[in-house]
Amino acid sequence: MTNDTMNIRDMCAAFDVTPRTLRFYEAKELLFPIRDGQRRLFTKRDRARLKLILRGKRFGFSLEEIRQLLDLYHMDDSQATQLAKTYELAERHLADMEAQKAELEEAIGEMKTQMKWGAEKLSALAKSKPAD
Amino acid sequence: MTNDTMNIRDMCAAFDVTPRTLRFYEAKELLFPIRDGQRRLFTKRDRARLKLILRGKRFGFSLEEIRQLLDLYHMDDSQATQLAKTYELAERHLADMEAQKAELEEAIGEMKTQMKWGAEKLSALAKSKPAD
DNA sequence: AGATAAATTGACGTTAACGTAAACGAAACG
DNA sequence: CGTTTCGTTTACGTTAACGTCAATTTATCT
Repeated sequence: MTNDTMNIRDMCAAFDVTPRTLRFYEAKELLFPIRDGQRRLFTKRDRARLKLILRGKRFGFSLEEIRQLLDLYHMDDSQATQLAKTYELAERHLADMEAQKAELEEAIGEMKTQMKWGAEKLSALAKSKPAD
Repeated sequence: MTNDTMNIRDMCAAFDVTPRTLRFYEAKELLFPIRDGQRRLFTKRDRARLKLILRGKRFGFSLEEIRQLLDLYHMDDSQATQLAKTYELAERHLADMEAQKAELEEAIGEMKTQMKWGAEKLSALAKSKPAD
């Protein structure tokens, strides 16, 4: 149980990414797999981080933004000043996400309106032209 | 009133984009400004489309995806088959956006939890180390 | 008319986030 | 022991979405 690490292939399968992606994230200091000789071993921590990375990407954050945000989820006993900076960053991202949510709700509403209109148009066409 | 078009500079100011961006969108067939000689004149339709383009971008859709979606907002009396295809596309995007919203809500929740934890950590540090 | 400003058309440059291919080492397999 | 099979490193290629710059054309001002 103290040894639950995964090799690169299992990681790829578990998260549906390529080896290249994992190595790239390591190079960018988003992941920190340990080494067995030359091979990478991904820890539980890496898996938690990768999950957050992929989520961040879906929300349109850049890897660099994500890298900084990850600190919030892995804050240890670092300096208070560093902690405070990370906290501020998180506040901005939270505001960002809530704004995104509001706009998303508006867009969903508009999309539904349009689709309703489209559906009516379709049924009208179906009546006037029963056979294509 | 029948002549409410904007030149490129006013468009840029109104939507906070560069001229290059507008020309690029025209090249990609996302916008269709009319011409006064060689100059572009953006119509009300272009403005409506640009608004949707920029919104789509904020949600992480590619320009190509957006181009197809724009048809939904400008459906005229095209063929039923084309209309139906566009409608299906819209359905997928709507599902996409609603999934995005759900995940966003989850992320916001987690972020808030983390920030609460961070805030406590910060106040603890403030007490134990009043002066830096 | 000459100068200045604004817009246009190429054409090449740039950044992020990987993809892809070559060359090599180690490990497992028959 | 030879050979597939993974994994690694190094390095160049790629795509989207523009940025930037040069050369021109067109419009405006004096």
